[in-house]
Amino acid sequence: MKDSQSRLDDILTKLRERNCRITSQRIAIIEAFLNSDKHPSVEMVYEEVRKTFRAISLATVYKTVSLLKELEEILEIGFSSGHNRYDGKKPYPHPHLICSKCNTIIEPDIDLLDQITAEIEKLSGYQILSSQLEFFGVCPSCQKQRK
Amino acid sequence: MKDSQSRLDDILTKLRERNCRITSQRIAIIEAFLNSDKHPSVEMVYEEVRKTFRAISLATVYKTVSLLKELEEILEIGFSSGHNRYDGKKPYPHPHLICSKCNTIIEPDIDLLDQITAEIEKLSGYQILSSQLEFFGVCPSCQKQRK
DNA sequence: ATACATGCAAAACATTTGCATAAGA
DNA sequence: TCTTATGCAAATGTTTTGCATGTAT
Repeated sequence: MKDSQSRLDDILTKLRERNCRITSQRIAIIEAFLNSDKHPSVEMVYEEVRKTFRAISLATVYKTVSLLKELEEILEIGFSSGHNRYDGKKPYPHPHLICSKCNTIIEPDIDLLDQITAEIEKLSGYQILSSQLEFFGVCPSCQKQRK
Repeated sequence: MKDSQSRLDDILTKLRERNCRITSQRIAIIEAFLNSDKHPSVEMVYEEVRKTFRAISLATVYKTVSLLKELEEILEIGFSSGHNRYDGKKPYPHPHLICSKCNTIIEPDIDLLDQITAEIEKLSGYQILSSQLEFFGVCPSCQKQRK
């Protein structure tokens, strides 16, 4: 896996190619995604970036998220009821395991998605663009706690 | 797979056990879910039920959806940006293949999810409650059309 | 008779959009 | 300089909630 410095450089290059401007806010938002292993929500990134840019607006974060999704540099982990989360470290489809109590997200060590995707593509005639595989459950730590 | 009449009976029994009332609106909503193979949205069910109950409100449909989810009699197919869809025919986790152009949902013939779930449960120590496996792509029919 | 469900309107929520101002190229 | 980005506020779209009224049991 690429380190976050070279990831950042790649993203900045893509932005330049698109005639997008390299602003300090954008860099801060991108870094927040690249440096977090918490699979942050937009709100979490907003709070993180706000430590440096107190006046930044949520709208700016949303616009950058939408840009990074287009560039395929972050992966959206879709939740049915809002509260989407994002993976900036591995921006390609892979499974997630989400604790229904504490909402922690981890990555189970299973590597079948590519094969399954290829098989479905062949069987169905669909041209598959992306996929989502999410497991919801109770993590060991939350299982110990009553309630 | 159970036919929709016995599914309906089962659901009505569950409702009685919960001291929920059997209203004609509820029956109509449940039947709309059980009889559709289109993986309908709340809006679609609302429009369907409105053919019979012109005054029904969206709120009633939402409340019934929430009830049916609790009873595990419909499966929510989560979309990241609202527009959730529901499967009332097979209300247990199974893969879906969604056309990104026409939004048609079909069910690929792949039966690995249970095994993968069991394996992840064992490896992670999580107690897995549910899962979602969704593939997004372009269906053969939409591939033929330009744009 | 007495819960519980319905329908309406308002609220809540995440997300998007429009626009004047600020700032990168 | 000229175009794109920012921040604010308002708008959007979906889902939820509160409450008076209606209805199943």
